[in-house]
Amino acid sequence: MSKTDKRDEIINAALELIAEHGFHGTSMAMIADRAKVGAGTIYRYFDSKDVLIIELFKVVEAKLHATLDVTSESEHSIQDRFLHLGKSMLKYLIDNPTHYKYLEQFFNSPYGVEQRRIKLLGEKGKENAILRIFTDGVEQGEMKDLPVVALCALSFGPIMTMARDHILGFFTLDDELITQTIDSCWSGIKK
Amino acid sequence: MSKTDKRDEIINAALELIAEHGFHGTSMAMIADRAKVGAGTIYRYFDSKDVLIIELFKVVEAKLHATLDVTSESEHSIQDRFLHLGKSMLKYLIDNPTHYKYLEQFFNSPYGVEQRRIKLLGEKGKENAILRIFTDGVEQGEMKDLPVVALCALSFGPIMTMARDHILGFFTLDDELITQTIDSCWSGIKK
DNA sequence: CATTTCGGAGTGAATGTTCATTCCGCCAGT
DNA sequence: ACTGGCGGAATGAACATTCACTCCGAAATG
Repeated sequence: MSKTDKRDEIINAALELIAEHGFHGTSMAMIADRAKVGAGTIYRYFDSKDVLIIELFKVVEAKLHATLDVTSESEHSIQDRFLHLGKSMLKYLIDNPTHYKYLEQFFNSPYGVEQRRIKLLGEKGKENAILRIFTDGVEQGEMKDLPVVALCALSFGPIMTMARDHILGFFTLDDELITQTIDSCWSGIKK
Repeated sequence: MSKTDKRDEIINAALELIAEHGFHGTSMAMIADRAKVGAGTIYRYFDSKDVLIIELFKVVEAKLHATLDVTSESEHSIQDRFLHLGKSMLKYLIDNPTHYKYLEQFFNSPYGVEQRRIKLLGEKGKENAILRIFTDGVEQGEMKDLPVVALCALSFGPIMTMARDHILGFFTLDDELITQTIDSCWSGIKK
């Protein structure tokens, strides 16, 4: 087993367990067991449980961003860009329930709130392609004239809730229902 | 201090602490301290931490239901009933941030998922005035023809997200923004 | 090529801390 | 003086983290 294999085993084990039992419901011993490594081994790769938790978020975020293809500005209408983003995000979440549940845990924790604040209020000079859709949408008068953060909340809120209820088995999100969901989100924010 | 006073102190202390630190981040000792009560005293009123957590949910739920006046069926249009419900719910949540945060914690926990399943799939013969708005809405052709559970997710999702972001200070939900939020929810589910 | 030395990855029992829960002595009200 | 509610030290379990050790492959030595 190569070095990265072991790290990956730990990451996957931690992701599954935290998705199921939450941060505090998951002990390092449980993670070590499922990853089939010694308890001490985890600390060769991650300085502490906190570091591991934040590292897991980065892994999930990277995978999500890699999957989301945010259609480039010039070629499509705001509406198309939004629908495309929403659908690919919702599909990703229901295809990766473990990741969805991890994100849910994370964003409702002190770690996550800080991350959200940074992401949303966009501290970095880094361009955020997702936020851009909303700023463009407002500028071009295609979306309601609300704070961008509010538009995010209004559109991602239902996406997250629908993903959750699908994962919990309250209903099944087939292709048609996915389309209807994202259309509904668009109706909620379009001018 | 009367008997119920002490119980109330414990409930309030637990609510505040759990809202801030989560279930597992809140120890019984912390609750006892904030309630200005001995650690053992909590166990005179609640058999265990689990029982306390569930009891807290019942308290919050009761207060929320008491505040929500679900306008009676015959006198108003579906749209009015929905707007009324949405606004009073959102107002309640931002007026009681502690309760909002508690509910968020609770619903994302194993306890809460079970509760939601029962509430949503309506096991009890008990009439659920909230669900009724949606079943009526679909029947009368005023809402999209989706599963009632999906309509709930689509409309409460953004309400919860908006409440959260307001409480986190990402923006301020004034009366106008509240109205716009609920209007937006309605646009998302109306036919 | 054979043998020894070395270093770092991996381990899991040991450690010290924190937690939920218990239990016993105290005291206020009768 | 009796009693039931109360406080908080005591208890044992569970936890995150550490550390002395093993193991193995590779480099150094002959």
